[in-house]
Amino acid sequence: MSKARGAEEVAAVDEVFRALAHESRRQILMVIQFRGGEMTAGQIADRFACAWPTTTRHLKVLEESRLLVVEKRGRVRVYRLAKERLLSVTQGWLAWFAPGADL
Amino acid sequence: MSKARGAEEVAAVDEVFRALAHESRRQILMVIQFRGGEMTAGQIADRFACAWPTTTRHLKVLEESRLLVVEKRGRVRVYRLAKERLLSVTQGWLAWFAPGADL
DNA sequence: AATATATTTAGCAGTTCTGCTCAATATAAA
DNA sequence: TTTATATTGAGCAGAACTGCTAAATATATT
Repeated sequence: MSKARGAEEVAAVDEVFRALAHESRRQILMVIQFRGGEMTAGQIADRFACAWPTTTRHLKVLEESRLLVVEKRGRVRVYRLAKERLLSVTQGWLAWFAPGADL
Repeated sequence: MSKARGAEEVAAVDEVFRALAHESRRQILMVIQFRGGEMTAGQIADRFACAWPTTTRHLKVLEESRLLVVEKRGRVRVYRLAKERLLSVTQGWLAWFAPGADL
């Protein structure tokens, strides 16, 4: 049986793959992963050569694609990696190509 | 032990994720997959609403990222899906986030 | 309240991407 | 060799993306 793929899921795949298209955004996800799954905007921005507002915008793209979830804590913003979404959306799409693909 | 990640692999990841960023290109890969792994440029272009040269360019992006391999046969060009590269490059990157990630 | 800290928003310039139309090329068939 | 078929290339316009600087906002500290 093939899994139903509604417009919502198609949109999710699009948002996620679009977000993953930029090297800096992929690096942001990795940095957060290596640092235990969450980091503040400042900790993230400090690790990149580009200007802080540039990182802010990458963070926004990641947040809009729901690969990151943000939480305000006092004056910092903590970004948490939505690892489950990252894996389920990408692997979900890639499954169409997997050896035992569900055709 | 973490896998060594040379500039080449980083470039491969970038090319592949960039190629996967566009919905039409993802659809092209799926269409070829469902049709058994290879199709001519014309068969592919016929399945899309956009103008043929537009599809041609998407095919070029996919070929440059080596997700498709092209072969000239008489006056047609057969595009073959490089499923192994698709899976190895994407899963290779995603593995950093997998449950038992090799940190 | 004044100041410092953390982060985002606004807005601009340059680049890249997408899709189109109108050729151009290459091979096959008549 | 003329004509039809299959496909790509050139070049343009508009949209989207990226990165920057300067300014705004929001919270904490003094």
